[in-house]
Amino acid sequence: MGRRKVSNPLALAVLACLAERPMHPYEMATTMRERGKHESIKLNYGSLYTVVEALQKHGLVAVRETVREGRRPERTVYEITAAGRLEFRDWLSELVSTPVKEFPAFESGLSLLGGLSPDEAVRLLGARAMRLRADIEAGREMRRQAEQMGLPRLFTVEGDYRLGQLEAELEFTEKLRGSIADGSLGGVDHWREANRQHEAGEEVTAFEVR
Amino acid sequence: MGRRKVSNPLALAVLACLAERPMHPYEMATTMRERGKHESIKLNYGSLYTVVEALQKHGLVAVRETVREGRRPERTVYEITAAGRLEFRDWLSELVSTPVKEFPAFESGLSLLGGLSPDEAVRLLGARAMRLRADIEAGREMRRQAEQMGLPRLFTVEGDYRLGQLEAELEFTEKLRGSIADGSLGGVDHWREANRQHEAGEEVTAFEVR
DNA sequence: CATCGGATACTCGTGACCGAGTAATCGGAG
DNA sequence: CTCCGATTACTCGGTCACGAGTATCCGATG
Repeated sequence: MGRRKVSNPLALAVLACLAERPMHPYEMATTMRERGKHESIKLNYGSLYTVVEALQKHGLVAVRETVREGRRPERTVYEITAAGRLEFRDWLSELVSTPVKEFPAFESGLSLLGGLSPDEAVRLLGARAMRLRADIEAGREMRRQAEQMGLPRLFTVEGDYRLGQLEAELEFTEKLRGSIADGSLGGVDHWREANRQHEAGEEVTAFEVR
Repeated sequence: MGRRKVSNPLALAVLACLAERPMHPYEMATTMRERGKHESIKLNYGSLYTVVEALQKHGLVAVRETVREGRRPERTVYEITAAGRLEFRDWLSELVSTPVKEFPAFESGLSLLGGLSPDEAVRLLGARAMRLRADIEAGREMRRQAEQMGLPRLFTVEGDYRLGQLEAELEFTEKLRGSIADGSLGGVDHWREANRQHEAGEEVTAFEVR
């Protein structure tokens, strides 16, 4: 747990739902799905119920009522508390105002790129570029759809952000691929040589900083 | 666990270390730190030992020897297996070639931006922009240092990637901030009105798609 | 020569997260 | 009317990650 009593971003979405009106957890989930928020905030039932319980334990939400219809499972309806509203504002403000270090999978991959051969790397980066182009096209299509439906941009900013990141990633990927392919990236010569040795089963001489 | 027997990226770093030469876990950690890989792959001791054990259980690494010096804790030296080399190649290839959906904190924040007032949002986005500029400057400085030390670009590509992402994020943040401030973002008028109502404690009329 | 910080090397308990599983109801097709 | 698949609503057990804690040794400092 990092500073906050409940740290899962899903908890923030729960607070956002309840800030609007009281709901039961399952309804929060469908609401989030309807509005496409599950594209930006990971949602699954296990976490949802855990998180709601944790929020309750810390006094950020409270049970309003539990209703039973027929012999179906009970639905517990929650509402947000004053403390919950405060936490919501504060947390959201922090998310918006303060960049945090994250560990995207591609960055991990890049940091170990030397473990592949240069030719492999070129091939794989090419494949990534193709997939990125497809993802970007899909994102643009979604934006067109939203616009056509008259949905205000305010509700799709997260998609625009994502799109910008993807475009930057594509540019980077293509440039990197090119510079490995034509040997202009510093270190490829050593890299290719080390790899040739490795294929031949020899001991690899480590690169030394002079 | 997602497809792979061991899914923590730290396991990939472990395989990368052992692909070079046999090591004990603590040495992997120091090696990673020396090479700055902990900036791209989250490293902590708890996970490290868990992950090494898991790799062993699945036959991707094996114990080479356990040495004891004096009465200090035993060091267990591991080596990579043939299966481990295969897994390493395959996993790394996947990371490089295939984009995966991730959930950055800022995207979560953006998707709930409506929960703040427009003025708040403008202020907070401004703060973020400032911090991003500082982070970018720090990243550029690191790159300068690396270049000056004669470290080949191959070993700093992950930093270049990160930098590109940060630059795109800054551009987005400034544009968004501007378009909220001058009211050109679709939906701000509704947003400001809804917020005014909310401050006044009235019921908020939801936005409807026509 | 005592001691004190820092490095070495790992351990362990707590708690978060996941997603398959369950169980009931509803709506439509035959 | 009855069967089937979709929807509603939640539960549960296991895995995984985390980071503070432990214990030893080394070297410097007064």
